[in-house]
Amino acid sequence: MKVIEVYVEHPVYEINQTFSYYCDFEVQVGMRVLVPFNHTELVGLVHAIHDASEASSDYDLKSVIRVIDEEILLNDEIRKLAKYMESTTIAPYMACVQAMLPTILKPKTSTNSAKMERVVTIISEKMAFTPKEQRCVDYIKSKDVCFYSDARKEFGNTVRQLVVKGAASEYLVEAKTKVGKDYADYQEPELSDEQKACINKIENNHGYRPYLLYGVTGAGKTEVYLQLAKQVIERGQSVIILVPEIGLTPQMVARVKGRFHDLVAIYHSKLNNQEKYSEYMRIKRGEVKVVVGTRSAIFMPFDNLGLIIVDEEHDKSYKQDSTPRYHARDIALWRGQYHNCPVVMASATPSFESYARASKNVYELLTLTKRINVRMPEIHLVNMKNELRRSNPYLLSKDLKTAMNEALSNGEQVILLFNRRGYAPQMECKSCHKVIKCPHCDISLSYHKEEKVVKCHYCDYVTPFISTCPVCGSNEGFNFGGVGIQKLEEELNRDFKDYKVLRMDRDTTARKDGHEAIIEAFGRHEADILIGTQMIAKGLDFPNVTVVGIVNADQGMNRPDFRSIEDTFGFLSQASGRSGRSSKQGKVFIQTYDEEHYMFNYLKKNDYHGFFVREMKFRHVGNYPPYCYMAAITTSDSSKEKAQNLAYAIHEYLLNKHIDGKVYNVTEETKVQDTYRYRILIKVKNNDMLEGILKDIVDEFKVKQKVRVKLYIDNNPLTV
DNA sequence: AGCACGCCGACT
DNA sequence: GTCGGCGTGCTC
Repeated sequence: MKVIEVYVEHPVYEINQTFSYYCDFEVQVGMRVLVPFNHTELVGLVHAIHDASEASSDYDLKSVIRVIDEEILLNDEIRKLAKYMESTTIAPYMACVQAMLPTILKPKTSTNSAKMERVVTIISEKMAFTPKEQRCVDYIKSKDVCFYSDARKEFGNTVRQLVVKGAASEYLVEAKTKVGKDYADYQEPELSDEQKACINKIENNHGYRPYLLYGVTGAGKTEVYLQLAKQVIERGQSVIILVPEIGLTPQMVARVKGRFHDLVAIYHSKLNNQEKYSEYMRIKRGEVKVVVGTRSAIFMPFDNLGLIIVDEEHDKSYKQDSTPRYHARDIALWRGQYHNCPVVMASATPSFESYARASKNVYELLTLTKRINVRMPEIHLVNMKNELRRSNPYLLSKDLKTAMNEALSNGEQVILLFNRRGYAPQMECKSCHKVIKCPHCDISLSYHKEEKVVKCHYCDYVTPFISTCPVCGSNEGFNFGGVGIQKLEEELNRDFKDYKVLRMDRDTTARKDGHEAIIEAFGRHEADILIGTQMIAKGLDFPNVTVVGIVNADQGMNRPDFRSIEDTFGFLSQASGRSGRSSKQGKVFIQTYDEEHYMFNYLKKNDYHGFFVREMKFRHVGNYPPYCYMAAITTSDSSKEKAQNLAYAIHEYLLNKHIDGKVYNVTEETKVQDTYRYRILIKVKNNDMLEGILKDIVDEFKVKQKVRVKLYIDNNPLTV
């Protein structure tokens, strides 16, 4: 008789502990078991096993009902990693485990199960067969695995007869699910000296080492990954390649699959449960050597990693915005250390955190500064104040229009970025002058002219547009305030009548594969002008695009966030990189009302390093990351008072602790979906101390005081 | 998180 | 009288 310690399935703080049970079955640490738990039965995860004789307990132990897994689901690495996540993200252990597994394998009492398929085999031929039966027997024998449905298609009910006769038997196997399509061979191009140097450095340095690959867009980072991956695979090891959002980087998938074909798995959040499970299992069984995927792909169960690549490492989508709030880059570094292999983080505009570490030699800095066969695009700043003086009240400046006309008449294409959905972000009643607000959020509703609806961009509330004011009932109509991308589209359709415009935003990509459809259509030159929100700034590679316009560059700069300038610099660099990706010289037009801003000088010179040095001075003076560690504590509830009270209680608790750092005042966040939120930021010098403080808050308020108001902790938030 | 227990309001 | 609202407590 054994006594086992298990975590139960609840990913909640209140139950973030092990429970002990008697167990008569063969069981190993890392397997799932079914256990009785407070009136119900739950799935638990075995965390430790003791001999009953040496285990002493204050409780009357219950017994395990049955063991679920035949093999260990969570190996030593995965369990250690979950513990690391638990301590850094201050999330319950079970939440960490669940984030690492595909839904079908999660320790959850749910109906999820792998898709099965019927298979027939011949078990006896010691009997007489009719000619048709004989052909059917031969058919089944000719296949490694013969699916019942295939045999039935060929021989109809004869298959059933063989089973009844006792000649054949059928059983179920897990269905094989094919994910993604095949790609044509992607040939190895000639490498530049810079690329060769990068590859050599990383290859000659075995063992754990983090690299920051700073490479301008178009310098051939992908080929560096592929060459490194090739070496790793030849050594019999595996590779994880992380990309920000797979929908936006079909080109990356095409290249990796085109080089390594069947050895590649694809893993991202748009796959359904069965597809995720299938890819996960291919990796676990060792059928695959490379995975290309988004954030969650960092958890793929390779047992012999030789390389981890984090492409566009500055991208915010690597941070999960729900519990556990982990950063895939941190997990990559942890796994790199565990497997003793290099971790390559790459970007044209690295996060300040990473670049600062590279400057201090914590990471090794590698650089790719030259675009292959192509010059960097020319960057033109357009002062929109002058446009107003020139009485040009339109969204597009004269300079940009001139450049567009020139490019378009040469048969080239244009991309315009405008970061606001809808037609107008605000509607004001002409009679009562009230701005129309979302009934569930504290935010004004946006008018979407195309769909003839009014939408809330926070909670996705949608209602048909009517000319009656919901506040005063007047029929005088509305004044529309501000500008959205649909207005820009209207202006283009008027001023560029002869050219086709394609719009890409959340509203036009809502359908599945909406992204890819638009990208492919533009790639086939079915449209001349592509306009879009932030989502088109990343990764796209259209050789025929020579003009890129950022219609309102100021949008992101005025956010009250210490990272707003860093983010804008990254966004503008990325967007600029869409221009001139072939032999034609690319041009970029950045329209701004704040031309004097120092950030633009560095951007024009493509001087990331200079920008970094300058911006870091502000971080130093203001004592912001990476000079310190930050965390955000958020309370939320449908009752304003409850959310507020908890926030103030936590604030007071923190003040009384006299921590060596700064505790900001409680701030009220925008109400979203009838939920009130209050937030406290804290900032300290030492990361271990920060984790300790956050853990204390959970222990005090969630566990000890049993507060039922929602309490979220975000260690190192990316937006403040 | 679930689920049961328990204590107060509006109904057959 | 009791059905059911959700505040509170507990889970080996």
